Amino acid sequence: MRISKLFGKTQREIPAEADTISHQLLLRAGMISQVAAGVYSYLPFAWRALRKIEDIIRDEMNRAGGQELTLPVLQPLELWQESGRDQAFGKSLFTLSDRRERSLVLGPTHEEVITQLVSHHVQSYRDLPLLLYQIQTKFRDEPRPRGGLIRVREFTMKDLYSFDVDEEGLEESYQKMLQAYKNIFNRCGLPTMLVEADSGAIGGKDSHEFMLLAESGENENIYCPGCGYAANAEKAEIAKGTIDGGEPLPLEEVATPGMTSIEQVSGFLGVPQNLTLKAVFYVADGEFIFVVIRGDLDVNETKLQNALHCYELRMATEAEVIEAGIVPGSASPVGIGSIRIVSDDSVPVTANLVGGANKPDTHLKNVNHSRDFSADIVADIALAHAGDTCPKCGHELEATRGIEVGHIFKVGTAHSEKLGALYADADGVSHPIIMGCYGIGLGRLLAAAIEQNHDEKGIIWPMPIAPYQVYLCPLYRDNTEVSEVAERLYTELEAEGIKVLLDDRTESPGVKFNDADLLGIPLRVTISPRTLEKGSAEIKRRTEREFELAPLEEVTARLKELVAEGIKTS
RNA sequence: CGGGGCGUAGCUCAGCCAGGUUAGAGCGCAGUGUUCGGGUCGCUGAGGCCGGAGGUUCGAAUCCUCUCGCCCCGACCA
Repeated sequence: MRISKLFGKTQREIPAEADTISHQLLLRAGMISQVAAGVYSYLPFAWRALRKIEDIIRDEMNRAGGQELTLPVLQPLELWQESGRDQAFGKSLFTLSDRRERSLVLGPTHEEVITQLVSHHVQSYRDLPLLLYQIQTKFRDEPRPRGGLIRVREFTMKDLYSFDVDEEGLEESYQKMLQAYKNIFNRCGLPTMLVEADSGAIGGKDSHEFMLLAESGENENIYCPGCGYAANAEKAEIAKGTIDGGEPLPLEEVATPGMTSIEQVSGFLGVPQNLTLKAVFYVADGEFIFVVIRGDLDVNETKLQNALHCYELRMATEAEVIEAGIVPGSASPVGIGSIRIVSDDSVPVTANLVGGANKPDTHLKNVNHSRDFSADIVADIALAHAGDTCPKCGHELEATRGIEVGHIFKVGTAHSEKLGALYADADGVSHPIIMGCYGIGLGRLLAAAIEQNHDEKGIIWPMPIAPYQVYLCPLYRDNTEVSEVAERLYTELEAEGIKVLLDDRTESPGVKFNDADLLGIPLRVTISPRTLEKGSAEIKRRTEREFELAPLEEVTARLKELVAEGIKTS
C-alpha cells in the first residue's frame, strides 16, 4: 500500500473528546471515526488489524473443533421473553418494531437464537458435543459508552457456544476453549491474566475472564503472588480470619456522643474495627435491605446482588433509611422488625460485636448473631482489597487493573430448559443440553492492544496483528535512485508476502518518521542517498531506538527473518 | 438516571462575561517557492447557517427559553 493512497490521515493534535490513550491514538492515526456515542467507523488501517486478530481467532476456534456459522442480528422479542432475559438485559436491549408492529431486538448476544437453532437440529446424544461459533456484530445500549473502542454500543464479537450431554463433556469443552483463548492472546502478542469471574445471576458455576493488564482498565483484579490465585474483584474471595470475641456477654448500651462511623466508634470505645458491626442499606428491586458485615470489611455489591437474586441493586438514600425507622450512624439490626437482613458470613462467627443501638449517640456492646438478631441470608459478601489475605495460601493479595477481552463461562441448562433444547440419551430419555458460552470482543481487543503497546510517539503493534509489517520510508531529496530502489524493494517485499506500507510522499524526514512511529508498524526501512552511498538500507524496529544497516541485496531476507521472529516470539 | 463539562472551518481553539463593520488564529487542505535524517520556512488561496428551534433587540456567535448531540465522573454494564 502506498501511503499517498491510504484512506485515513494522521493528525498532529490530540482530539478533544479522547481521554483514553488507545482512543487518542486510534483517532490520531486515522484508524477510526465516531458516528454516534459508542458507534464508530473503522477505516482501512484499523480494519486490517482487526482482520489479523479475526484470522487468529478463527484459526484457533477451528483447531479446537469449532464450526463457524452466522446467526441473525435481528431477533424476535418473544424469544427473549421466553428465556426471561429481556428483563435481565433491560434497557441495554435495543428494540424496534417492524411494519406490522411486531417487536424485534438487535441481538446483544446469541444464546437464545443458537439454543433454538440447536433444539431444532439436535435430537440425540449422537449429535453432541457441538462447538458452534460466529464472528459478528452485537448491539448493546450501554448506559455509558466510553474510552473509544473500549465500551461501545455496536461491536464485533466472536461468540462460541458449546453443547454437551453431561458435566464432564462441558468441562472438556470448557478446557478446550480455555486453551484456545490462551493460544489466541499469545499468538496476538498480548499477554493476559486469567481470572475467576462472576457469572452473574443467570450463569452457572465456573466463569473466567481474560484480562489484558492496563492502567486504564475498567476492572480491578485481585491476585496472589504466592499461589497464583487470581479473580476479578467482583468475585474475589479473601481469608477473613476469625476473631475471638470470647464467650457471648450480655447486651449493653453505651453512650457514644457524636460517633457515627466505624472508625470513630472503634476509636472512642477502644475496640478493634474487626470487632464492630457495619450496617449498610440497599434497595433491591424496590425492597429495602439491611446489610451487615464485620466493621473492617466492605460490601461487594456484585456478591450482594447474587445473594439477593435481584436485577436492580442500589444504595438506599438517607431519606429511605430514616423512613425505614433506622437511625443513620447508629443503625442496628437488633429489633428492626420485618426488614430483610443480609449478613456477611464473617458476622455469625464473631462474638460480642459493637454495633448501633438504633438510638442517636448510642451503640450496643456484645451484639451476637442468632441471639440478638438473625440474618435472612448469610453469605460471603465481602469486597477484596490489595493487602487482604489469600484464601488459598495465606499470602498477601495484590491488585491490578485490566481490560476484559475475553469471557468464558459454564451456562449449564438454564437456556436449554427454557427453550426446549433437549437430547435423547442412549436409553431414549430426554435431557436438557448442557451449554457453555465463550466470547471475545474484537474491537475492544484492538483498543486494549494499543493500551498495552504504545509509547509517547504512538502505537507499537505486536507483529502478529500489525496492519502492515514494514514501513518503507524513502527520503527522496529529488533523488531518482532512492525512489528506484524503494520501488524495487517494495515490489520484492510484496512478492515475498510481506505487507508493506510505502511512504511515497515528498514529506520531510521528520514528518515521515513521526507518522511511522504514530502508526506503529513494527519494522521501518529507510532508504536515502546517505544509505545508498553504502549500498544499504536502514532497518529499525519500532520497539528500539537503534537501527541496523543492511546491504540492499540482503534487506528482503533480513526483513523476512525479522517478521518471522516477530510472529514467533509474540 | 444523578453530577460536571463542551458544541464556532476537516482538527485544536480564540471571540461570548460587557450584543454593533465583512467571525479569527494555528494545524490540515489546494497552488507555489524554499528546505531536506525527527512534525523546515515563506507567499497565495479555498473552506463557517457560530449544533438546532423559538424569543428579546434597530441589530444576536454573544442575552433568555426550549431542544438535540458529544465527553468525563458515578450509577449501570448476562
